[in-house]
Amino acid sequence: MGPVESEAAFLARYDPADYARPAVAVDLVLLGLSGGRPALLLLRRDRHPHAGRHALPGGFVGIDESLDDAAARVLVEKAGGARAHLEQLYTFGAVERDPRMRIVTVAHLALLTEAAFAEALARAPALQPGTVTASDEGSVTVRAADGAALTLAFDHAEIVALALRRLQGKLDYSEVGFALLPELFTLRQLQDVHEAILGTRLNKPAFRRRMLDRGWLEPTGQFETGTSYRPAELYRFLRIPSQTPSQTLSKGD
Amino acid sequence: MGPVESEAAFLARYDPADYARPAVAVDLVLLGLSGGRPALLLLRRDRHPHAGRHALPGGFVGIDESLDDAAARVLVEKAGGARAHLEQLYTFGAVERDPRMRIVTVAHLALLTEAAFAEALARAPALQPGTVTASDEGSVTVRAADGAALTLAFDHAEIVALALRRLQGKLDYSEVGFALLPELFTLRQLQDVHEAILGTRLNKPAFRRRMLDRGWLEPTGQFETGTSYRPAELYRFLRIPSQTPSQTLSKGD
DNA sequence: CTAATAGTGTCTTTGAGACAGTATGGG
DNA sequence: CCCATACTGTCTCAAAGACACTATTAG
Repeated sequence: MGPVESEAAFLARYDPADYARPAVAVDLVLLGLSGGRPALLLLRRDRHPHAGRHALPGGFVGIDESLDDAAARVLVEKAGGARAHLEQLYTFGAVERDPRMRIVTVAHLALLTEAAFAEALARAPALQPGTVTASDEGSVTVRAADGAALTLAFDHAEIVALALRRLQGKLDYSEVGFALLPELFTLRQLQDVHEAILGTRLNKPAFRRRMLDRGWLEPTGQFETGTSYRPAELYRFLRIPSQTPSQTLSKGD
Repeated sequence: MGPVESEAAFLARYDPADYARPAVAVDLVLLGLSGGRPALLLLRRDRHPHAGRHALPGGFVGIDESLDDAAARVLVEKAGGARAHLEQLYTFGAVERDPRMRIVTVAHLALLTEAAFAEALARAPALQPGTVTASDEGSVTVRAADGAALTLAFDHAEIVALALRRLQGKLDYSEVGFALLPELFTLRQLQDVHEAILGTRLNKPAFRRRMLDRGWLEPTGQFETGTSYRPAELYRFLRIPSQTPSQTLSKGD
């Protein structure tokens, strides 16, 4: 093979092939809880394609911007900079998913506390809330406040369905559940979050045992106020303790 | 808002904005088992950048090609069309991950049976095998047959590490484990697959009970041959039985 | 017969569900 | 006192680990 030219010389000569490229976008599933159900923040499209339908906030990825940065920027631009836990979900790249042009979109999950959800609604008036109901086959129905079903644009219903499934799958062994709660919370609030996401009722003593035995929670000695019954203790999420290798490996992403 | 023009009229007029776009690629983690360890198929780079390092097979996504199609095409072009279970893993989009130009790559996991692994090696002579060892913190080391550690190009070590973690996470509740086995297999072979992926020993009676109680397996009444000991019964993977909604929702992707 | 592995029976342990009990706030 | 909810003790049950036992092949 002989001597190889230096990396610097190679790079100077490099001329990137310029075939037609898909556009790259990020879309955000802005997810919070409302009335014991998962809730979304959507934008009603007033232009073609899919005018009148509701869509996930999104935007194109800049040429000098990482995917994470693009998702964070969209959060600022389209949701008034609400604080949210962001994580990549899945990349959708069907050829005809957008009739305008070829767009590959990297869908992200953005989890909002109740306060952040309300703040985003206040700061970005174009956003409209919708509640999410999971159907039997893993698809979802999104409804406006008046109960009317909303039709989502593009493949966004599929993205929302995947977001909910992913959240359900990670809920028990990851810290995502805490992204939907304020800094201090009661065990009942934590259980309410799990029940809302999973759409099931959970056994209270078993749930408490499991959460406390994990060592992720710190009791603060403070108690909720304003109740007409025995106030519950407030806890703080510490973080997932240093994991043994086998624990690290035992669950997926 | 007044009447809206028809969707067809809008589309005819639509002129896609043409900002600079990242290139979109797919990379494949071709994963099989070799000697009780996970094993990869890699291409040794003979050009800058990262000349001499080993890289995942990959290719650009065509403008009229879905991500899945692109991954399948790369499997054909770079792995001799080996049969493999393909699934999307994660999308890597750091700005400087490739010094030549901005490339967003959608990493895929391609699981190969032992036969498919050998066939790919035979049909695509450029491929080189490497065994994967997981380290404590979730990173991986890839070694050539002679035990020498291989340095992977770009962010491919990170991609391989994620692939292994994902596989470990999905192994117990999904059908991915069967993608590494031939049509007919013994329970011991199935357990060997799980032990190789997880890097741990498993309890035999418990493993058998769990697998058989799931109803995913059909005993064939056939037995392995050529052993010098009691031959084990061969089983076939049926498929994951129809799931109740709560089961469908109980685990992530 | 022995060697080696397949496959099973059973005891123990762990963790979840169920359910009833006590504790503590407001009225 | 009442009510409502927090929080706990304990029984039962289901599933996993441990381990020994039987079964079946080659030689």
